[in-house]
Amino acid sequence: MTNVLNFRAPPLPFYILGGLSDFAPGDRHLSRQGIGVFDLLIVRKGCLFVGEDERRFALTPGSALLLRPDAYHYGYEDCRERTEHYWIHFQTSGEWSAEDGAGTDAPVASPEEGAPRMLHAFDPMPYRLQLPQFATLPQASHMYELLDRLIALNETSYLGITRWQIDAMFQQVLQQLAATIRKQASSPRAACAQQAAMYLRRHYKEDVKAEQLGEQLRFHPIYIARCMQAEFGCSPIEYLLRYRIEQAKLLLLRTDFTIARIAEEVGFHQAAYFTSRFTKYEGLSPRQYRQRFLKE
DNA sequence: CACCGTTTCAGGACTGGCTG
DNA sequence: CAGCCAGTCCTGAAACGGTG
Repeated sequence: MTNVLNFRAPPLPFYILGGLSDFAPGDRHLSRQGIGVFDLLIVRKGCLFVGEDERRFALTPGSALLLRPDAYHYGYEDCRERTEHYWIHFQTSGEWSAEDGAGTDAPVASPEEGAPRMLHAFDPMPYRLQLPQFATLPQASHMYELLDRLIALNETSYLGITRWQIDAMFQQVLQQLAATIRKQASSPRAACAQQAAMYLRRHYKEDVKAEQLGEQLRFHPIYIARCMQAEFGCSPIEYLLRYRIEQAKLLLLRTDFTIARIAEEVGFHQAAYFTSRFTKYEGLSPRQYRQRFLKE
C-alpha cells in the first residue's frame, strides 16, 4: 500500500490547473481511470468519500489526499452535507516512485530509457521530494489561504509574469504538504546521509574510499551507502562523481585548463576516465561541452 | 604531437538476504 | 537500527588507436 510518493528533483513537479469544487448533499467524486496527472484534493468543508484502487478515504476538513496519475479513482459514497474541496492537478517531467507501507521504493515512472537527456550548462545536485499520499494539515487555514490565492491568479491570467508567481505559490503548497512528513527527514538515516554528502563535498578533490568515509562517520560503509540511496537515490560514489562533474563544468567554462588538468583538479586520476564519465553523464565530451557553452 | 575516445580487466563497491 | 556475508556489478587504471 502506498504511503509516500517520492519525486526525484530537479525538475520539481509543475502546476497544471486547480479549482475549488462545491458539492451538494448527494454529489460524489468522479470516477476516472489513469487521468495522467497527479490530483491533490484538500477538503475545506464537509466530508468527501474518495477511493483509489482498493483503498478508501473519508476526507474531512484539513485533510489532503494525493491521487496518482496511473490509478483508478472514484467516489465511493455520496456527500452527506455540503462539501467544499480544492483540487490541484500537477505533473512532473522527472522520475517519481511510490513507497509502500513496508518501506520499499518501487519505481513507477521515469524518462524513457535511452532517451537523450535535456542538456544544461549546470545541473544542481539531485534530491528527493517526498509527499504523503494522505495527510492531515497542521495549518489548514494557511493552506486554504494559499490555495485561494493560487486559484485566483490562475483565473486572472496564465501568461507571462503570473505564470511564475503561480509556480512559486504551487511550490509553497508542496512545501506545506511535505512538511507533514518532515519528521522522517530528521531520522538517523537521513542524518547519516547528510553527513556523508557533506564529507564528500568537502573532500571531492581527494581519494575518497568507502572505508574511509565509514571511519569518518563512524558507520559501516554499507550502512552509509543504504542511507544515501534512500535519501538521495544514489550511492556515495555516484554522488561524489556527480559533484566532481559539476565542479569540472565550472572549470571548463571559467578557465582554459586542459581536460587533463581539470580532471586532476576535481579528483580524477586519469583524464581518460574523467572523459568517459563526463560523456556518460552529460551526453557530450568535456571538449564538446566547452565548445558548445562558450559559444552561447 | 598533443589530446581525446575506446577497450579491457582486477579489485573495490553495492545489493539482497539475513541476524542480533 | 546497524552490521555481516556472498554474489554481482561497476569503477578506475592502463594500453592503444583515432583525430585535428
